[in-house]
Amino acid sequence: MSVENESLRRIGRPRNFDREETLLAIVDVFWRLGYNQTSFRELEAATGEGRQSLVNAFGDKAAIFEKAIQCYIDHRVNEVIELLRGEGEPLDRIAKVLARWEADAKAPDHRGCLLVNTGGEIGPKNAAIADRMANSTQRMVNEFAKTYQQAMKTGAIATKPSAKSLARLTVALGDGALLQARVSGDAATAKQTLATLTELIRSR
Amino acid sequence: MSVENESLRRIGRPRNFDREETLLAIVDVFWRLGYNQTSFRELEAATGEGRQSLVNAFGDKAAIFEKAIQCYIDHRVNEVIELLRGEGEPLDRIAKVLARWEADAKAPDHRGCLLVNTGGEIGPKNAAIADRMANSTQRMVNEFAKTYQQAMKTGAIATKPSAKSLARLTVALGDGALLQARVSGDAATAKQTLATLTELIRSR
DNA sequence: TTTGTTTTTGAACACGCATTCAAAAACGAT
DNA sequence: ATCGTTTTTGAATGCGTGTTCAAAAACAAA
Repeated sequence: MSVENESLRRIGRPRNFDREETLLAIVDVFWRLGYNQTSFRELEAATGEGRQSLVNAFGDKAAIFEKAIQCYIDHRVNEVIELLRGEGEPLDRIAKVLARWEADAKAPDHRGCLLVNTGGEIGPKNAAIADRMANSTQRMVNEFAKTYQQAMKTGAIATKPSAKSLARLTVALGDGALLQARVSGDAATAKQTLATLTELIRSR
Repeated sequence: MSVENESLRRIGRPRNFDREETLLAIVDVFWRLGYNQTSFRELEAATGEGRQSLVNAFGDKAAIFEKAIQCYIDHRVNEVIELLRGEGEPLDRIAKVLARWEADAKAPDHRGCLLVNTGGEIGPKNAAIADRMANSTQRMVNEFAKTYQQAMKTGAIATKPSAKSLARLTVALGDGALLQARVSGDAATAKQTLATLTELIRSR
């Protein structure tokens, strides 16, 4: 039950690093290395802070990882949803999301998607993490479904596979493409795979 | 440079467990727990053998994992390829593969797919593993492409997205569906996702 | 039976890791 | 300036792990 308001001057020695900035650096490490392969040594190196400072600010390793996952969701997943809720034609908005996924697939360090990577590594073992991931998937699917629904109303795509079905397929395909890009580093193939989805949906 | 022929009587104390059977048990452990969460304790419990016996037979942990991955490929991936090369209409053969993936998604222990899980966990870190996974993906894509090509010749599906493109999409979607099934345990959704692919492809 | 070879058994070992501690440092408050 | 509080620093601790060792056991060959 700690006060998070930074503007409020608090008692004691002030923290000499920015909480959000440091958390983003931590996200980056887990993103590249995964949970198990990430030790405090890497976290210290990436953030420039001592481990006690990190523990003091975020908790133990499991807690740090949870906060990193949440940070990733707050930035990446919410960004996808915002893109889908943005301006322009429905299919164009979806194209923007696919382009963003392609960009992640193109990353030089084979990051892929943190949620996808974590899904393979942690799986159902950590219930808190699994719930957050399933929830993120659900939110993205719902937003894709709304967008596909709009595209159907304008007649841009067929109504045959339902909007919900197309949405589920889109998110699952994104997961698969980003996973393959992570192991192979072949971003071009991921791009083509996502392009095929567009082609398949627009064809009728 | 050891002789693998079992029929040949060799010198010394004979191994008191079946190599293949034990390896299958090991595959099962890695499949459920992943590489890092699997310790020799679990391997001993699952196989009923001492760790020195396992090391003696398969090598150190990394070598054991590599052999487990190869064993998985020999059974699961090759089985998919055999299904695609089997009897019946092309689209029916593909449906058989999708049904098999659905069965894995339905597994009570959330196994998903060992290659997908490993892709998320190990990623590009272990080059030998990454190569094996990329190679397996490639082989499956090639076989799917051949099958889609046959379906196009019979007029069962459109030629618009190329057979190769459809093949890549199919494998990537299978990866994504199995990953989601692993974290959420929701096999029904995975089934619907794969069914949507069929619907989308057959619709023209 | 004896010898040579391989496997099994059970333990010891060394290492990396997350966690934890204690003292010093940096602030606001009094 | 002193006190109370919090962060930082650096190290110590304990535990789990993969690896390795040494003796016993089980076989074929001689």
